[in-house]
Amino acid sequence: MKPRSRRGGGRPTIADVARKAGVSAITVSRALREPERVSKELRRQIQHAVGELGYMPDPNARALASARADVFGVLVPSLTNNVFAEVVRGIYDSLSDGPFRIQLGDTHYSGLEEERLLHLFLSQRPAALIVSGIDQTAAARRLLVTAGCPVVQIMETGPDPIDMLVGFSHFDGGRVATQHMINTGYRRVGFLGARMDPRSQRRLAGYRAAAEGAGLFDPRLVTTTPVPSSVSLGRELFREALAKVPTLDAVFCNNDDIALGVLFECHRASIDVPGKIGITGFNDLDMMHVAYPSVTSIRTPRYEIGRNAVAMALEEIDGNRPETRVIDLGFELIPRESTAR
Amino acid sequence: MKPRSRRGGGRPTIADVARKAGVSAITVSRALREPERVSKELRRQIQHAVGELGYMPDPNARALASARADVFGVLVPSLTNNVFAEVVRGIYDSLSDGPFRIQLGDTHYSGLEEERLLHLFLSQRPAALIVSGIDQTAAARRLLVTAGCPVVQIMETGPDPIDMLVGFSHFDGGRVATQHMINTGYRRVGFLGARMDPRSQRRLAGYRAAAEGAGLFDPRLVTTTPVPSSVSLGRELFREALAKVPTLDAVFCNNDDIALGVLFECHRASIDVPGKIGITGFNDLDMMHVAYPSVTSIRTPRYEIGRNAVAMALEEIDGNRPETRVIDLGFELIPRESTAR
DNA sequence: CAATTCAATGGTAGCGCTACCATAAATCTG
DNA sequence: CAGATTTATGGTAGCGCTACCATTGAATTG
Repeated sequence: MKPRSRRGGGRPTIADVARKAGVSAITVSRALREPERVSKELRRQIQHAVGELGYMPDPNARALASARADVFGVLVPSLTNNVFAEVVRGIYDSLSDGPFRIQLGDTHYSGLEEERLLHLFLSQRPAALIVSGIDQTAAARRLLVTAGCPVVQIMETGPDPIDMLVGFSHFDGGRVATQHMINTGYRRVGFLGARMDPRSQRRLAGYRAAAEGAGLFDPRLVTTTPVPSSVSLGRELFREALAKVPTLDAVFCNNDDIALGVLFECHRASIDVPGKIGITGFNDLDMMHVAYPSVTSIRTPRYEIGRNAVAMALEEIDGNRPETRVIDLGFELIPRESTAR
Repeated sequence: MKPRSRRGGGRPTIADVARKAGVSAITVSRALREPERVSKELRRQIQHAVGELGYMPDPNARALASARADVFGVLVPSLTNNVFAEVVRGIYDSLSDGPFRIQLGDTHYSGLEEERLLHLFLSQRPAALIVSGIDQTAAARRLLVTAGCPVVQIMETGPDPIDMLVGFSHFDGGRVATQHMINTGYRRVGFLGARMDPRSQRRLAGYRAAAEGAGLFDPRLVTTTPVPSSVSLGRELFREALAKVPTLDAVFCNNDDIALGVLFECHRASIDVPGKIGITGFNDLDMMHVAYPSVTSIRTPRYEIGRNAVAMALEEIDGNRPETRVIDLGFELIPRESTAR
């Protein structure tokens, strides 16, 4: 009985390919990983044997032998959030033709869960790690510093990256959105925020800076909740805000879902948008330009963040340490009907 | 020089734990995987040594030695589609406290890409495979039949599962949605469809069955496109449909994004909903009940599909082959203002 | 043309873990 | 209480691959 049949299950191994091609196993290994280091002739024979046998390298054996798995670990706070879905799509698109697999983890906005997943991912010795935000716990930060692989933090900019950083300024986004409404003539501009994760906090800070700069800040204008964001929550928050401050004449929303909830509530209550209430969202999902009235929003480079993060990590893996460690992809205010009065 | 320092990097191995606990490596291995097979005393010592050293098992070595990786392979046609995001969330939630990792693949609605990813996943010897839909290519089906692990197809029901199947009937969903509008009195009920993947095709077939049953079918009422779905596309399709059939008095939309686009376009063009046009969506996203007017939709058990798929696979992994191989989770028509005339 | 470098290939020894089998001690059986 | 069975542990031999070093012959050099 062949020893190989004992376990696993008789799949062709590198030794089978080597035998068939009349070379040694290590040459097959090289032909697969660094083709240019093997003569043309052998390369051809080996390719042929691979095709004939339907050989596929075992990633587990490879990872064990080389102490390095061809895996990108990706940690996002939410899988269902549209924003991260776009980022993840950017990552997948950038990695789909290379040798890398993706290990995706959902931290549920929890620092502890992030640490747990980091431990899990690190035990695989990933090729690179992409993590969301810059507010890792001290323990998580320590893990990342000693990860032994490129680490890219995404979604934000900031002064002190663990390794590399791609994103934009949420503070500035909040500030610009708010300033836009102030410039348009709104005077009682509220802030509506769900979840209130660190990035939402910074948007709120930007809102506050703009409001204070215009002498228009009033804490009662701020309505937030730790509850996860949704369109229906947008409606609730707006009702609450209006009950608190009946003179409210505009809202900067945490994100587009909230903004949409506000828009629907205005329809339902026959509140004129933008006449009576101005609305600005955040992220500029496709639906914002279709909505009636169309909704002003901050367009954020989500897909591009994913692509840039991968590109930077790949550069570093290839040995070309990227010069710039922090990339600010910026954002864009898209004024629309909901603030056009 | 310690041989271990040659590669990898001096992380504690099972041998280190064994030495520290004064037992053999195999006993540590057992204590970790099947604690009840090791005496209480040794278990305690080993746990202590593990904690002390911060030992984490190497999943690659484990997978190589046991010819089985603790990985669930999950194949979905789109990462950004809200529907699949919910399914994936169900899968993650069900798996987050166990030993299993998740390998997520995006087929982009392509059978060829599905085959490629299947090869990739299979080379890891996953513990289970979850794939979307029942329209695999012949080659993909062959791969799945011989996968050597539980396979769960999700999203649909059907007569001939590869192994196990969890979902609901898209045909019936389309039929019920259409019948509802016919019952409500709409006579020129159109179908608006984006992407037109196999599930959309079956919803269309259900629509057609209901329309023909009432003697109301007219091919000109059907407007579809292979373009991916979006809210803005909903607007385009609706305009197109209306131009084709000015007497159109209702639309069954492929999904809620399309329905939302229709709703906005009706607002913009001052078309009364539900008076002039009735709208029914599909999936019942949160926003549908918040919209004004609120939108009738078919509520689909997306999250539950994910959870059930994992539960079935885990049962089979544990050696309890599930009796029922096909689970129909059904759906629910949620009538709302958009069809209430 | 001997000495040196280089390019192409091979041999060996693990990577960290678990399947399989062996062993020893404890428990059960009639 | 001898023999059979069970329970708890250990030893050995890989899993399939690659890092490291060795070898060979050809190309290059002064």
